Amino acid sequence: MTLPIHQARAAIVDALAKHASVIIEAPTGSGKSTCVPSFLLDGGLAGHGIIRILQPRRLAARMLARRVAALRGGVLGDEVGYQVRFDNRTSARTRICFETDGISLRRITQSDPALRDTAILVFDEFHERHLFGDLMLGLATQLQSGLRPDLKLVVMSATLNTRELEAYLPGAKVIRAEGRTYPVEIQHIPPNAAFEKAPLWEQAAKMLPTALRHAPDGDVLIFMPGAYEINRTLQTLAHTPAASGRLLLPLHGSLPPAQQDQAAGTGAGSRRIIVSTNIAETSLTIEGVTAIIDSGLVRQAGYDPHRGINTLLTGKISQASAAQRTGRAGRTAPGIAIRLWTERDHQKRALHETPELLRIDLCETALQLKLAGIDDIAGFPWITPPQPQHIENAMVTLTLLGAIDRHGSITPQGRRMAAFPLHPRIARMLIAGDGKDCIPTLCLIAALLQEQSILLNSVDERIRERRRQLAGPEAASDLTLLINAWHFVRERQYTREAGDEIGVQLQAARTVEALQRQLLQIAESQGLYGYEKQPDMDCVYKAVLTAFPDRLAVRIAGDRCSLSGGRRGSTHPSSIVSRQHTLLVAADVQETTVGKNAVDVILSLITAVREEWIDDGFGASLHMRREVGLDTVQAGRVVAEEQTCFGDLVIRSRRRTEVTPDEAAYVLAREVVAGRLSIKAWDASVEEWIARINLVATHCPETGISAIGDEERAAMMEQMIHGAMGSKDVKHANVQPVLSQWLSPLQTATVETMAPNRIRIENGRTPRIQYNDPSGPFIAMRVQELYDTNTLPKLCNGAVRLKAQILAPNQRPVQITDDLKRFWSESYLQIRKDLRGRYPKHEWR
DNA sequence: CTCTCCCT
Repeated sequence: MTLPIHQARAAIVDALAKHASVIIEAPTGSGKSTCVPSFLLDGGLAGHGIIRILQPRRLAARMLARRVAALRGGVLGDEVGYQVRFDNRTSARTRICFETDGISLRRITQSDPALRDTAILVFDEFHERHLFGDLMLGLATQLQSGLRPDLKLVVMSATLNTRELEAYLPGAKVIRAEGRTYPVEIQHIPPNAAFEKAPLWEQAAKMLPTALRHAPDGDVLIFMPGAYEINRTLQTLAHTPAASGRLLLPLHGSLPPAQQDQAAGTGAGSRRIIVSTNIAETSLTIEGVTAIIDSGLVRQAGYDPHRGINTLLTGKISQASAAQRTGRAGRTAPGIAIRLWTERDHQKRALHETPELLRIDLCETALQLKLAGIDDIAGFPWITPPQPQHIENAMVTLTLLGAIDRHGSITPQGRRMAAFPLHPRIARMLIAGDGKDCIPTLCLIAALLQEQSILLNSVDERIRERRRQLAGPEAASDLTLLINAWHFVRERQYTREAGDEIGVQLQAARTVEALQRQLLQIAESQGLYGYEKQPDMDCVYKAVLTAFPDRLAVRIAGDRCSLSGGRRGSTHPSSIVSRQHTLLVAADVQETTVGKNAVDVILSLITAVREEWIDDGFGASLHMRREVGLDTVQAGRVVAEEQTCFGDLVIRSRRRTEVTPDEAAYVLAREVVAGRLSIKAWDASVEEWIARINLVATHCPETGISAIGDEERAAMMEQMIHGAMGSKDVKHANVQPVLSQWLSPLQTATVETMAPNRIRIENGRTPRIQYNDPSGPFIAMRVQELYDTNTLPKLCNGAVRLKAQILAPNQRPVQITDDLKRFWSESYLQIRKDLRGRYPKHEWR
């Protein structure tokens, strides 16, 4: 059979012979992943070197290698091989190697920085923009312009952001090829407020009959953002007539493999409705789907570089992602895709998904680049550069972990950490266990933290009870449950019964064993020692704290905790750590959507911490603080606390009752300024006097009088209330003595002159001046009282114009002006006309 | 309303 890509064969070989890089844009089904490597090898482009095809997924690397080996009539591992984690099927004869991008990245940073044995790097599925692929492409372009001008690059993609990539690879030849799929009709919902307000699962159920009318003979695939929405959809469909007679199946990552296979395989006769997360968008292909109902939403892990916090939020998918989901309905026959968002919404959506490197914590990336000799992280040839703040956060964390020094260079400890295929925090934890007789347990914890959770999350009460028994009473760490659960199933040879008894995902538990073994080997090669029979769990937990010192938390009440940075959060409901522990460290802190529009910070994988551990490891970061404030319980008394702080987080406070009169005055005065307490004698006339002082201070700086703000008010009040020890002593404080002595006699006289209480105007009257108005000082007078006055005096040695608020006979203001002459000649005429009729007995000139 | 998905 000939695939569409064959028509491009000559063009591809020719292009790569002449250019250092080639971009191949071809949709799914074009056969590019299986064919292009052979074109290149048979075209003689690889010389004696290896063609490495980078894949984002292990499964794809294995399957493609099998298929290509078979197509070329060879044995897997001979000419054609693959390498993924824990599984290497290559030999000295291998010329075409399918490998995961993580394997390639480790090779280039750890063992072979010049990729000496490699002739061509082929990046498959590049449009998915995974972190490792992006990094590899950057490093490969650096090699091309340095050690390896002969290295050739092929970047393949279904829907490419081609312009961005062409700009990134100047001189690259672009080749486009056709795909081969069946047409899929796309229907957006029309704008309809009532429909859009209904829950997602009801929307999906309502559109089911339309989907089935267009594609009655295939399976239906419904995309939902997460497990919760999937379960609600299944419940709704169970009562939907159109769905009757069809098999209803959930599909998401935390289902046991057997259930995933049931959804991913062919239906074997009965027609199905599969409700899935994003797992069905690229990772799993479901045969026989002809109708898609797409919620258009995705739950996505992220990282907020400004707050430095991990997130897991529900968001809208991009146009490219929607197209990919749509394509899932056209693999075997023409199909239909119903999108639960409007055409207008669609046009406003992002063209592509955000590249992973902009969405995740960059600690591990930065450390790997430092190891590769790239000290200036911002200067790396990023395809899409991360924000400076984002890089800065990684530097702060790496410094905290001792992986880089204050010049930003990698330390010997940093090199040791980078040898582990782990987040630098977790690598730091292993190193903290050096010589402490707990390395195997720490390697196990590292594997458990790094991989998907081995514990199933929706389990019944019986299993929860078994888990509580397994963790023991008054558990001090959620990690203990993970460790014990893992040992439980491993000692029983990962039998189904053992897994069911405590709700463990056996596949994940097996992966943990393989990873632990790999980590132990690396630990040995890095010279870590300490191989226990019975681990000292205190040492283990201290090592955990070393990895996450900035994720220390203090329980306030129940599930609520305070974290550093003034944040609040809740412990995860699955936590088994006893409530009596108040000082905690969380290995995972994530901001998560809760409810329709709210978010909360969730702390999981919690370990109770003893204060002396902080002293041991981070004594330098601890400091004492004396905090004085109003007692919340015994209301009104000023009390003091002695606080032990770690950064800005108060980890312990001791109540102290002795408060000095100075401290009490300080606290109470600020309560008054904030408006929560009042001094009876501090009335409007006091504020008026302050306004006069401030006017002079602003406009006559030569007098040396300074303005009175909140701090100065508080300072005055401290003197007035000195000796008061509680809020009830404040009210009758004596104001005048302090107020009158605030300024020297000369300054007081200056204020009286520059900003007098009363002032004589042209017609001989002496009105009072009102100072306490944001627009400036003014006199308020009835029209008649202003007759024979054309100019107003000035204040502050002529620097401030006095205003007149002109009142009607009933004292209502009609105008405010600082130009009386103009008033008489202009607006007065109209005002007189209006008022004369109403007040005929008054004098009107 | 307990947890999207990959990878060294």
